[in-house]
Amino acid sequence: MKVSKEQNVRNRQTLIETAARLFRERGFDGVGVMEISKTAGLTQGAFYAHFKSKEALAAEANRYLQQGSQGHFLALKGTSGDDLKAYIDFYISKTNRDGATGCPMAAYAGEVFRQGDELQETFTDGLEGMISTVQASLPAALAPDEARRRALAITATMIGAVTLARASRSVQSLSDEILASVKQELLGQR
Amino acid sequence: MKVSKEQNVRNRQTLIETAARLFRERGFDGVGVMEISKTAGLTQGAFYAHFKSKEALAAEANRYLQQGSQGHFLALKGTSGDDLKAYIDFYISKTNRDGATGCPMAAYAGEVFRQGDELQETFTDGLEGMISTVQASLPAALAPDEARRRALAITATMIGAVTLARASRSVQSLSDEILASVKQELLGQR
DNA sequence: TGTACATCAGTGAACGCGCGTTCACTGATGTAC
DNA sequence: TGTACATCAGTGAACGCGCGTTCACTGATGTAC
Repeated sequence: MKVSKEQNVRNRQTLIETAARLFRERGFDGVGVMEISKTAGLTQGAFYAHFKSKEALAAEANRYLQQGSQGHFLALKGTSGDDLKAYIDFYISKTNRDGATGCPMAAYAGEVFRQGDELQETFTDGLEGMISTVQASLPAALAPDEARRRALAITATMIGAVTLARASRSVQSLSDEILASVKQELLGQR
Repeated sequence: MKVSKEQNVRNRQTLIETAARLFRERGFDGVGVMEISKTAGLTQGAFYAHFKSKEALAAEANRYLQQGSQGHFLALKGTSGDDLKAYIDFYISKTNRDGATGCPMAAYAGEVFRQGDELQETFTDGLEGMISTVQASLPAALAPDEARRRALAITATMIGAVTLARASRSVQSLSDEILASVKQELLGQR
């Protein structure tokens, strides 16, 4: 059943957005092609008319998330100074732990090492983007190499906190405590 | 082919140790029952005479790692003071990123949320153990709640660093930089 | 100590299942006349 | 503008594969006499 050119484009976009949402919710290995297609209102057959593989879609979805319209971890690109506080406050949160709108870095971090090259590449790109964002929001007075080092540490802490909060979701008190405490430490120390 | 009682006990132990090693290397979803059994010198059939499921073995393997003989993240239990530096130095390292001897917390963190209750429980136990270890090695002068908060933040940073280093292994320069920089920041700031 | 046999750890083929992927087919779209 | 038909987005059954798990069977172990 052919569909108009416009609908075709819309379908492709729906697949990308659906995948971005589901992958962030449940990880790459936690969602199948069939479920993505069905949720997007299509069949698996149509899926492969749009993307050559599941991994290709995931890479596409990552790129889409990085390209701004929804670019969570690039939200602060080009800003500086106190915005770091806002970023940390936004990042280490229940929303980012629970939601389908969470940061893909945190969602993929634990399983990307097992995936294919294309996915690893977009992950690394996204990670570099996140590090740059953090670095750009640090005081301009810092020496570049020290700023970079700090940015790496802050990024690792943020992703670590969200990853652990997700992993311990079954013990809600611990999970919530991780978010609250790490956030407080990170905001307090500077 | 029946086997002596002693051999039977040894086989069970070999299964646990093999699983502990392989899971830490490639994650829970990255290794199958068949491979674990074969590596331990047995068949899948024998596996199910020892454990009621793959998850049960994984939980057992976690408990084994936590009970000291190999207890990486409990290595410092009961010590205090400057030993934190040694722990961080040991933890944020290529050995812990690459090896089969790595910390199970870092290995599981990213995928445990998708697993069953038993595995989630042993993970949470191990995480609490790691947090306690870190807290115990902080200056005794700190107020308990502040020490706890700091311990959570340090733990999140350590696990985050190793997780990101594993995830970006395909870009070795970045992966190495993450380890070196986060370690330096964490050691330097106190 | 030697023999007969019950026990049970381990074997390996088979099961059901869900996965990613393929492909012959369908029928609405949109172009050519 | 109306009709004929080539195009091609989407359908859905089927494929091969590897997974976790089961089970009828084997044969060495170790106990009873």
